[in-house]
Amino acid sequence: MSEEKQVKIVTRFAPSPTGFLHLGAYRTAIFSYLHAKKNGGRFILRIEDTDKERSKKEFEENIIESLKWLGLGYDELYRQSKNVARHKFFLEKMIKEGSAYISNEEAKDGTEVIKEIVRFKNPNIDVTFTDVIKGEVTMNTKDLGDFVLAKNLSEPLFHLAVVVDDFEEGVTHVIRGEDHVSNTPRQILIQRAIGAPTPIYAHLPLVLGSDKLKLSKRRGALPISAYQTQGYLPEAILNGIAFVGWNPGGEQEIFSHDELVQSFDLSRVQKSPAIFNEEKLEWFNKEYIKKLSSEEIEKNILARLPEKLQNKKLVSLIFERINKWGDVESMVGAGEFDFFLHAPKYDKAKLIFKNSNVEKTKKSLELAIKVLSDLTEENFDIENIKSALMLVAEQLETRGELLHPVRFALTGRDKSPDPFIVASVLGKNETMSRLQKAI
RNA sequence: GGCCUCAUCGUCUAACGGUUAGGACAACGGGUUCUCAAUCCGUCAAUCGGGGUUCGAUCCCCCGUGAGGUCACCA
Repeated sequence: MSEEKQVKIVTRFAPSPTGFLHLGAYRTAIFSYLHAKKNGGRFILRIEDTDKERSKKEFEENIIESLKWLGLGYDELYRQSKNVARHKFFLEKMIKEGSAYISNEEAKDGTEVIKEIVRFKNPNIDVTFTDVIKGEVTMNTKDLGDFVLAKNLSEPLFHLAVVVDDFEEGVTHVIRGEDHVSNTPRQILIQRAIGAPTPIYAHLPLVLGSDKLKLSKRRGALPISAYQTQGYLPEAILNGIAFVGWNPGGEQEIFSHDELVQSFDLSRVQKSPAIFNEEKLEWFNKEYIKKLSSEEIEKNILARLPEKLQNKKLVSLIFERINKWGDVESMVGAGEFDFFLHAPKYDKAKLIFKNSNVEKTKKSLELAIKVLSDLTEENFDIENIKSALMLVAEQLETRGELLHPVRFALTGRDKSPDPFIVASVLGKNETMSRLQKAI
C-alpha cells in the first residue's frame, strides 16, 4: 500500500500596505497563523504592493511590527512587487494559449493615451467551490465580462498576482475576509487557465463595528498599534481578537498563545458577522494584567505617572481602577489624583456625613487630629493610621461619622480612595494641615 | 437593484433532533464598605415570522422578513 503523502499546510496573510490595518484584518492574520501552526504547517506573510501609488513603506512597517507584537511569527516574507517577472510570464503564457488577450483601450482616466491592457477571455461559466466555512458556493461569471488582468504586461493587477503568487508559494489554504468571496470565481478561472490547483478556501465573516457595519478606518476602527499605545497587552489582544467569531466550545475563555494554537479549529468559525465589543476586550486585558507579577504591575503604572505622583503606595489603588495601562494616564489627565498634588477646595457642608450635623462633624475631625498627632512621622503608614482612626471611629454611632469627614477633608471628592491610604501618601504634615483647615 | 452569505439574551457565543436553552461581557440588585474601586453572591435577558418533515425541532426543508458582503485599469 503506497504511503499517502501528507501535504504540508501553507497559509498566508496578504495585506496591501495602503493604510493601517485594523482588528478585522489582524483577525484573519491570526486565524491563518493559528490554522497553519495547529497543523504543523507554514505561515507566510505576503505584502501585496502592486499598487505603486497607494503602497507606503510606513504601512508595511506598521504591519510587520504589529504582527511581531502579537506574537505571530511568519515563516517567510514575500513582496508581491518582487514577483512581476513571474506574473508577466503567466500573462504571456495565457495570451499565447488564448485565455487572455491584449486590448488597446483608452486610458480610463481620460488622458487620451491608448494602453495595451490585458483582459481575461471569460468562458462565462458557473464556478463552484467549497468553502470551509460557507460550504459549497456557486457563482456565475457571466456578468464579470472579460475582466482586466493587468494594466500592461509589467503591471499585473490583484487577481492575476494573487493566483500566481499563491500558486508559486505553495499556498494550500486561502483564509481571508468574506469580502473576497465574490473575487474567488474569477481567481479560480485564472487558476484553471494557468494550470494551478485551486487551494482550499475559508472566507471569514467580517468583523463589524458597533454601527453593525464592516470595520473601517473612516468609521473609527483603530490600527492595532493604537491598542499597543493604549497599553493593552499583546496576549490579551491576541486572545480577545481570536474570540471574535470563534471559540473552542468549552467555557474557558482565557487562552494563551499555545493554547490557541492547540485548540484552533477553522470549522468552528462562526458563519455570521460578529460585532466587535471593546468592553470585552478590556475585560480580557484586565484578566491578563491581573496575572502579572507585582513588580511588573508597579513598573508599568509608575512609568505612566507624572513626577509628582511617583509613589509606590499609589500602585494598588490605581491598579484596581484600570483595565489597561493607558487608563493611568487618562485618570491623571482627568484630575482624579489632583488631591495628592494640592489641597482640595470644597464646600464645607459636604464634610457632613449623611444625617449628621456641623457639631458632630467638627468633633470627629478634632478626634482624628488628636489620635493622628500621636503617630510619629515614621509611623505614619496605612496600618497605623487605620488602626488609630478605626479605634475611635468604632466608638461613634457609625464609623462614617468619622471616616467620611476625614476622607472628604483630605480629598474634597465624593468618590475617592479610602482615607487611610490617602493620609499615608500625603504624609503627616499635609494630613494634619488639611484636617485643621476643615474645622 | 443583481449576485453571494448569514440569522440563539443588548453584545460575543454553547447546546449527537430530546437541556429548566448553558457560559462570558454589559446592565441591574445585594453582601463587604465612610464614598469610589476591587471582591463575593444573585437577578434580568434569546432561539426573527410562517409553513412543513418528525413521536419530538434552536438544530433538517421551503417561503417570507431582516442583516452583512460585493458589483474598479484598488487590494
